[in-house]
Amino acid sequence: MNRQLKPGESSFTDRQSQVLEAGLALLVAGGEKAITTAGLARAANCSKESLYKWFGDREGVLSAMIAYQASKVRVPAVAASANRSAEDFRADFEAFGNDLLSVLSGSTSVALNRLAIGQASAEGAPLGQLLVSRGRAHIRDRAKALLEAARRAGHLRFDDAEEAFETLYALLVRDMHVRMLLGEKLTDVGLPGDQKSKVQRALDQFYRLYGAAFAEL
Amino acid sequence: MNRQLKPGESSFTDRQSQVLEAGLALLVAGGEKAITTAGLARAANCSKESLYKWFGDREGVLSAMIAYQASKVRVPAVAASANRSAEDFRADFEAFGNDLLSVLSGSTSVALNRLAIGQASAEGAPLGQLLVSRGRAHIRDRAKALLEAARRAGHLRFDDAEEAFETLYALLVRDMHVRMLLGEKLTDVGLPGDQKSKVQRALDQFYRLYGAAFAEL
DNA sequence: GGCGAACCGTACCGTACGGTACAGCACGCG
DNA sequence: CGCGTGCTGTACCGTACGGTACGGTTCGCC
Repeated sequence: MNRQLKPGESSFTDRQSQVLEAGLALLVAGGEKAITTAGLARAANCSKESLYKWFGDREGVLSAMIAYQASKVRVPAVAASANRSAEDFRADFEAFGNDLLSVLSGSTSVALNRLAIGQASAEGAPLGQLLVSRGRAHIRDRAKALLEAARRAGHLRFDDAEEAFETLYALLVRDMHVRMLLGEKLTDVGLPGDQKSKVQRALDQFYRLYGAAFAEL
Repeated sequence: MNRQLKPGESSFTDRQSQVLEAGLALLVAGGEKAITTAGLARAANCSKESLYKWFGDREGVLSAMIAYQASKVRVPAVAASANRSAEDFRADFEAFGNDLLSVLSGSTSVALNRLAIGQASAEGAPLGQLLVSRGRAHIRDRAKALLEAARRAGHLRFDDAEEAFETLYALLVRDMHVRMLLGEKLTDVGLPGDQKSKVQRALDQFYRLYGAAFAEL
């Protein structure tokens, strides 16, 4: 049983973190099958024996990589000042959207999602699945806080925050995520407009669905 | 060079199709690593030698499985009768949405997407990727036709059909697809409402964004 | 200095799997 | 009947990889 970790604290030693970092690099470069115990040991300049001592087996290494990456993700706290203007909130949502798309399209995120999806099929594996969902939970919490704040300030209107979040997420991400996982290049996914314009379009649509101003027309 | 295939025609013999079918069953049951040449030969009551003769190597078997499955998908033609009512179109979109969600949540679709995603990471592999995208292209064509027809009939309003389709797809699928690929059970993904109600909600939102009636308010 | 813990590098083992070869069987055809 | 064709089943090979063992080195501590 691990004791509860304080935020920012990792359950891995420095050396272990280095090894996991090397593993992530291998994963990004070559996918799951690029992570062999011998290969990782060579890349990280450590011995296979240490690998097995620290992580149990290959499966444990993969799980540790996911846990390690999840532990790195920190949720930037939403600016909590009171009575903010509609423009402030819009800016917050823009920042959120840009962060979200940047994270999801990042090479390590893509590689880890592919890994988790690969694991999901074979075993009864909640191993990868649950850990990756933690990353998603972070995102959701941040967005929910933002949504609630905007509602309290009278700029948004909705009954179910979960539903509103789902819609926001859907409009921002669309099927970009799956397509990137399938191997489409960023240029293919995002040809007619860069990330910022996509966020703008998504937010325009989201405000038309949930904005207080529009709901009153 | 294969000659062009007529729709409904497969480029595989009956015996080969049987083998590929058995492969799909294995894939659904156990993921990619469940597809071993010996295991597939045993499951399909064929010899490994035939496998290699027909498909070249293991990679070829996987590609053939994807191609085979894609060849099975047929796009139900959209009812092409003229002057249809708004209710008719709404019903068409409901049928489309239900089909889409049913297909995406099907076990073979999930298994094949996982396979393609696994392949995508390792190699320069457009092998799986492009073939799966064909399935998506079918969906897109059907939806685009529907969208254009609804616009011509004056029930929808949009400039860019591609953008409208993206929005429709996003509102229908949301992040359900990725979550299923990650291994979440259908019950987890769809707890607060079954598929039909999700389609209704998505269409309500879509019509609020693109419906002609609302745009005129 | 002596000692033990941690760790590196490497050699080693067992096995699973991709790929090949071969023997035998069924069947259609001259 | 005889023969070729296409297939099955099995035996076999080489290798890559997961996992283990062990000797050698560094480093901190008494």
